[in-house]
Amino acid sequence: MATIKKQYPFDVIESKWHHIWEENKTFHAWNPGEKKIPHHPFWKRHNVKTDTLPPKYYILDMFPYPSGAGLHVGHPEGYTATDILARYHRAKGFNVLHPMGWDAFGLPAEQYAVKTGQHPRITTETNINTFRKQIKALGFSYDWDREVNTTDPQYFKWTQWIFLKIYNSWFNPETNRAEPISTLTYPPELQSEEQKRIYRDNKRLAYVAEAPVNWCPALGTVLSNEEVIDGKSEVGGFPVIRKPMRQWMLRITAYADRLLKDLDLLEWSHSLKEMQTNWIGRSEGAEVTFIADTERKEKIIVFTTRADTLFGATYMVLAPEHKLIDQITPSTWPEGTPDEWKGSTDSGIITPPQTPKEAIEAYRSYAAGKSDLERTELSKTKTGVFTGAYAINPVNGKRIPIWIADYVLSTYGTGAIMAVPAHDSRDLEFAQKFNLPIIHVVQPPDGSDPTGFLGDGISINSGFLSGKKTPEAKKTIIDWLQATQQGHRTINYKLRDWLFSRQRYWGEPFPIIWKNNHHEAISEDQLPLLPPEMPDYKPTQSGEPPLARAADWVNLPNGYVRETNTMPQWAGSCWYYLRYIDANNKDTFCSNKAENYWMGTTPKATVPGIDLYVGGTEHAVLHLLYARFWHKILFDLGFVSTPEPFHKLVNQGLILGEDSQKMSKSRGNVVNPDDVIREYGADAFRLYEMFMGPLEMVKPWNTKGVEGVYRFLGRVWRLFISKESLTELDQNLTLDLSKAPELVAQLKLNPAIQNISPNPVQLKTIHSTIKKVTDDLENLRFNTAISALMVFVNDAITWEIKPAVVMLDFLKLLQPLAPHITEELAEKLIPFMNLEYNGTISYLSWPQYDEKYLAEETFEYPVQVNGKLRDKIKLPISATQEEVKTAVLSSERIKATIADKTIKKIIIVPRRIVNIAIN
RNA sequence: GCCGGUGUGGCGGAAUUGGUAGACGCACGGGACUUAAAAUCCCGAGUCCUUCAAAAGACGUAUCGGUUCGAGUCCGAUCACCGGUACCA
Repeated sequence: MATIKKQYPFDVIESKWHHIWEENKTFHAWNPGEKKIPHHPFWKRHNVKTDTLPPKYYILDMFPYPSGAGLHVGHPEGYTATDILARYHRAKGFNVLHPMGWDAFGLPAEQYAVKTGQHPRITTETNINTFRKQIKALGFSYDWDREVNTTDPQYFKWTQWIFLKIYNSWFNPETNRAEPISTLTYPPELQSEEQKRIYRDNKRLAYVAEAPVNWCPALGTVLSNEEVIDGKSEVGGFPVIRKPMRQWMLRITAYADRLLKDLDLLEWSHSLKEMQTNWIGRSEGAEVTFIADTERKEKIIVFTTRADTLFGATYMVLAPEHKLIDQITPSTWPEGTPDEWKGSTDSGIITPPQTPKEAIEAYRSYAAGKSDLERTELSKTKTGVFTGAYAINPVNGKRIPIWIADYVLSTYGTGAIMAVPAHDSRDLEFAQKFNLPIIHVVQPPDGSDPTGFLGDGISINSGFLSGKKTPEAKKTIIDWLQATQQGHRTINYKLRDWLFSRQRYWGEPFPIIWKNNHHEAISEDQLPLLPPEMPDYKPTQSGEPPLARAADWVNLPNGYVRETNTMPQWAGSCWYYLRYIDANNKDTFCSNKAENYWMGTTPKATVPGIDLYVGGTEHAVLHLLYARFWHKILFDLGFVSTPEPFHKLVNQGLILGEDSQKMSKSRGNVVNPDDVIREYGADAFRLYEMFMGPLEMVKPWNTKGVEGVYRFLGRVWRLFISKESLTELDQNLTLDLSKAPELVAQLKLNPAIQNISPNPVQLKTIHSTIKKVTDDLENLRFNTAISALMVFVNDAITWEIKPAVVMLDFLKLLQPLAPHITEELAEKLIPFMNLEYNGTISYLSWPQYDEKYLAEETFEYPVQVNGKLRDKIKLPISATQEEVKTAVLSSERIKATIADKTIKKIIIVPRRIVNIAIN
């Protein structure tokens, strides 16, 4: 294979600057109170004598899970965007915090360990080293002194510590915030310490519950709702079933309201806010109490958003798991066979004749046996069974049958509904299948058929509600229910508490011990609690965590045993952005002083928090919800100063393969960044990823496009370096490649670059470029910023003499995007200009543009006739409307177009356009 | 189904508050340099029609309609694609 001639020696340049940046800690971020280093370029720029730091800019990437596959081209997309902004803000004079770390607990390392017996710590370490090397090859300006790793005991010590804070807190509904458990007051009827303990444990933000959970047999662990997608595990796509298990839960539902409302404080995309809003799923409505017409008169409470349709409730449905089902079984069964009272389903599972009780049991076990996946797939056909019992509709005293059906979910609302088949599509389908009555109670405004009408209309057949509009009817009926103590206004959320324990080896152990079937916290001085060393990490079929096999670790003196579940992967990522702020603090997870500085406001952001967070959409309802939740607890407890962590957030769009398909090994369309960097260099790679299109957009990879920006960098190189010295270099390199660094250092500046004052055309060119690039970077429009830089180069390349001041400004503009080539060129240019050179371009101040250089003397008016362009007329910028009009009307072209038609109107927009309306 | 987003040349994409549609780049065609190629440099180019050529013209931002002197941009309807969600009462 013939090697193509390089556009410029990017490999030599890039490794040279990586070493310089690393050795000088060029991108160190300065904490308040930290010792200053006067010779550091940051302090050469800023006043070393002052006590206050410059304004901060905290720009964060979603840290990666270091998988065995290494970096793919999707990772550097967001990382490049943030790096550009980090460098831009350094030039603007900010103290920039731009950190990187590893979200390293997780399933793949553990699965690899199960297969090979290699400790996940080893795998993780290897993968991290690969990732770090790959990321460093891209020249990102991270402060590597703040690198965090969630699996490092010095890190997860604080994850466990935060868990203890959560464990030792409760949510006070009166203050609407978390408080230490010590502020909890107990109802007077609780006498014994044991009763109080149970009460207290049920109030904690971290609590243990026996509940049906998402159990994934293939992974051997339970999963949170957020980790289950279409009935399958998010990781691996294995089937998930519901299984009752004793698990740790975090009370995220207590924060549902604040998590929803505080979205208003954030500068996030509309669609992302929408996703969180939908996931939290707030709905306003009422709880209504129905009384079962049985011996014991059980209360059946339902939740509804349409209390106004109460008169149309013709039956009730309980979820198969509903607790009342056993109790409401009537003492005597109705006459006839189950078939006659429709106690069968179409599924063939219950076949009459059999006793009603058996029918119910059969249906319940049928429903229980369905996996989540099956429930989703079978959702089209309704199944159910009549209980034989009836309830009284509180609004009209009518007896309505109580059914059991799995289209009612035990986990939402009260697990029971009033069915209004006329105005609910699911109830309608069910009623039609089982021949239940349908009563119209809402008249559509357009007078159409009310059956299946779901919107707002006018109440009919509804007693005292009849004639009222839906919103008013809702209010009236709920007021009535409250007055008669048969119901009340309430709000329901789809969000459920966060299932927080996992049956895995490779996660943070809970700092919890058990005795006599109750739990307590271990003391903080015992943190970090390390997991035991174990010969094998296999999950078990039963759901018993692997840690349980480590008997020496589990069994403690005095009859105590350790909690053997571990925390989910999300735990570490819930607070890593706080650790970056004070990454090496041994005494606390993050000092107040540092937190106040880095999470405060800046001239850029008037709302406190991280100035910009960039990452993929895949975390829209997982990490981003969990982290906000933890942050709010820490806020309530006084450990952080802001109610929200991520003030501004941008999702980068997916990069597709060259075939416009999602990159995947099976399609064979995966692009490896290492290959691209080897061929074209990191600067070209960075530039291309930003040039492809808007950051948020999904876009396909095109290697030819990399060549395009690579050629651009070659033009930049030749713009600055003398042709003769390049030829010399080429000739020498054919003899001895090892001399490359030395020869590159000796390259001479292009003699066309001179220390002379720029002419007005050159001033205009550079100032309009400064304006455009600055404006584009502020608005994250990297693609158009690059295009503006290309326009400049296309222009400057034609200049016979290139003023050095203009060329330096250009390098400053290109620097955030292509840092290596600009460092190299600045190193040659700055001494040539007899300016002081501090060893890097990174802290040179960002160029300012001056409008006075942009002013035009003439403007070429496009002249339209009836909106169609007919002529262009160049006029002085000062031309008055009258002058413009005269000039336009004397144009031969315009005269010809108008011909004998009459002019209705002439619109003149100064310095923009002229349009003549004729008929 | 519901919610959100996006539709512009052969391709990725530009286009301030409604004001010259197609910047910049890719691919393509032509030329210069070269023994030749690569690299580089210069020129061309939305589509159609007419023409030896040029000029001019017509049509063009998913489709249909509307508002306006003027619409890629605003409004209404439709279609397609992408993402989220799914018996949430």
